[in-house]
Amino acid sequence: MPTSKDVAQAAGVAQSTVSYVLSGKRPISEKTRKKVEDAIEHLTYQPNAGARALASRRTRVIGLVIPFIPELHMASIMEFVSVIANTARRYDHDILLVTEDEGAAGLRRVVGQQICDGLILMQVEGDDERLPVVRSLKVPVVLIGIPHDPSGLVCIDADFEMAGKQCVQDLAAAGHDVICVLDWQREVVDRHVNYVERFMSGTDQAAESMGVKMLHLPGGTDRDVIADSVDKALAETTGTPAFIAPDGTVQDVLRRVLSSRGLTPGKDVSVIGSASPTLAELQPIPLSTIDLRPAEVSRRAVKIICDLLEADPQGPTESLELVPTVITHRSSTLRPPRGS
Amino acid sequence: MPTSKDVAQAAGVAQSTVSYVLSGKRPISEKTRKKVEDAIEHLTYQPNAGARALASRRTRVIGLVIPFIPELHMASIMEFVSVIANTARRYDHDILLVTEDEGAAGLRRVVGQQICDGLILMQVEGDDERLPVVRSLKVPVVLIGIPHDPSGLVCIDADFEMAGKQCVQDLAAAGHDVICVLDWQREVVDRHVNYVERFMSGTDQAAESMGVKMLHLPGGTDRDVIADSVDKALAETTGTPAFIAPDGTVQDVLRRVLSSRGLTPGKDVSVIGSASPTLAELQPIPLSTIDLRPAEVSRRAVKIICDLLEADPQGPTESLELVPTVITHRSSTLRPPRGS
DNA sequence: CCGCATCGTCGATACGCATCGACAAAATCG
DNA sequence: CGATTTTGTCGATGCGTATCGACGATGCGG
Repeated sequence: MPTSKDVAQAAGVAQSTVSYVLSGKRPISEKTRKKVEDAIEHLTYQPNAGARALASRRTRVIGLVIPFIPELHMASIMEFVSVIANTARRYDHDILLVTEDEGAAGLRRVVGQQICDGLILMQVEGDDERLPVVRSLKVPVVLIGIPHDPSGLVCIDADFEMAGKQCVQDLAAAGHDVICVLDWQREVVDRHVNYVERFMSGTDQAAESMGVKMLHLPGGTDRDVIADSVDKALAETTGTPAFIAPDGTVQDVLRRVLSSRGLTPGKDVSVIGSASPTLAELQPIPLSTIDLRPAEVSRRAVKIICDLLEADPQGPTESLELVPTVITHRSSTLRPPRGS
Repeated sequence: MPTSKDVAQAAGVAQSTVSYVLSGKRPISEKTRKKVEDAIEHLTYQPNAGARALASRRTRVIGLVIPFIPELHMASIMEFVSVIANTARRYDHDILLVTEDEGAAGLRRVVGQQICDGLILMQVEGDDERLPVVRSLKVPVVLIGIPHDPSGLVCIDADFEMAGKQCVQDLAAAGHDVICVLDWQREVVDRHVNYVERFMSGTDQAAESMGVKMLHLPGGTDRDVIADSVDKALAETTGTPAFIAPDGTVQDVLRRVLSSRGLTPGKDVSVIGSASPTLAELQPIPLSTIDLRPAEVSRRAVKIICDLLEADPQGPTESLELVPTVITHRSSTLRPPRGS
């Protein structure tokens, strides 16, 4: 492998000059710049990352802590991972995977060994055990998810409260007087990821201001449980009930239950779920969705950490960003009555 | 951050001694080992990865090239990624993400800058454009997937031919005389991932030796296409037709079509798909599956590359490993008649 | 035409670790 | 008991880059 010294020799300049050509941190004459660039091209020189890290104290690598596989959410996790990796490249950084298996020790390791300049944590729980460690680290860390106590932390997430409000306002405007929210799968709820609470807080606020009745019912993957929830909702109204099923798996079960009851979404009931546009369109009856914008959240997370890495080895930072959600009507919801 | 020099000073030894304690490459007396280990603990010393890489010419990082998101396969990709990352840690390595967006240039970059000691490529196509680059790289590369010409390459994948055989043999033994294979989604087929061909070759071989009729019909996500395929299969037999639907999305569509025709899997027809046990059990009628063992493939890929990294900067290596697949009966297939 | 700032380049050094040769002390052998 | 090997430690050097101070060359104003 050629080194910058080889390039210097080939170009007839000093090694430091090569370095300055590459970094642009000192003025270089057009003539020598050309010589150096030709030599680089000719030798197919690429700077050694280890040496660079050693000398500059910057690895240009960001650690991404991915959650332990709760089976069914993997597809959505992958969307985050993929967008994060691509966005990082755009800032000339790479992504190192840190699995949740390593727990808090993994964070200490990658930061302590200086493999990474900073971290992004996904799927942060309300009372995450890793938070104390995160606060003690002397590198930038961005959390995806909002813990109960976000003080001293940099967080970003979809605005789940807004999402909840949008769903309820929308359904209420369409004329529903009873709106039923089906909970996430037990696996999610048990993690105490507090986006569940934030979403529910949004639905309740909107329900109160719109004067509609909210039912919070159990979700999960058990057909009988969902069937029970549907029956309760039907019993509560003489009109058309509406269902909000944020969790993808819960949506699947709900769809089957409704179908077995002879209820057609968009006609006899309304259903809003959260799903990507592609998935929503693929369903038998295209699903009206609340889009939680995972790609946008990912992009912003990377931007935030890269900005922090640019900034001076800063004092304590703290920030909280919420990404607006987007509601999209497809065929699974009633259209609002005219003029309302 | 403490350095090995700090540790040496605290322990009253030379820096090189600290290094030898850590690496075990020279004998160390019990007494000084203890002193050094205490100092390490006390200072919470962790070796600097950049310096280590520079001096040892080993980063202990493996690049993982993940495929461009074809929407629906993300869940299964994540399974690979997750297992690969965890297994790598067990060999004391880390995983760096390389996205397919960067293409072949990305491979040259991470290897050229010596960010990685080796690479794992996922989702290798039959005639993958990256193969020439891979062959020219002077670091170990493991491919997940078998290209048309695997010479000079190290490959591993599930044994799709075996999978195809198992499905057909099984269905034939259960008494089906017509077996219909629904193709993968167009997105997959168009990629020329040649596991499709390998699977089909397996089904055909088995069909010939078992004396049953094979129908290869289009798959995809279009309901009408699947409905056509189902009708054709029904027209071909007076008995009970069987369907093999490797692709998860195709399975979903098939399920709906069969249900709308009043056909119940496990009773009026047989269906085998490929899916994880968890997903298979969650379906309305638990799906009999052919398990393509993604976790095992991932584990072996990591083992292979770590073994190669241990070995001397070797001459050209070449190998091909196929992981046996496993067929599991659940409720979507007929039971074979007694004594057959 | 001289003093002075600017431009462009070089040489030297530091970054933190692995590794090699040297060497003293201890153990082994004839 | 001297010769020889083994054991345990040290000092020095190199890995490839970034960066700082130095310095000659050039351009400027007075």
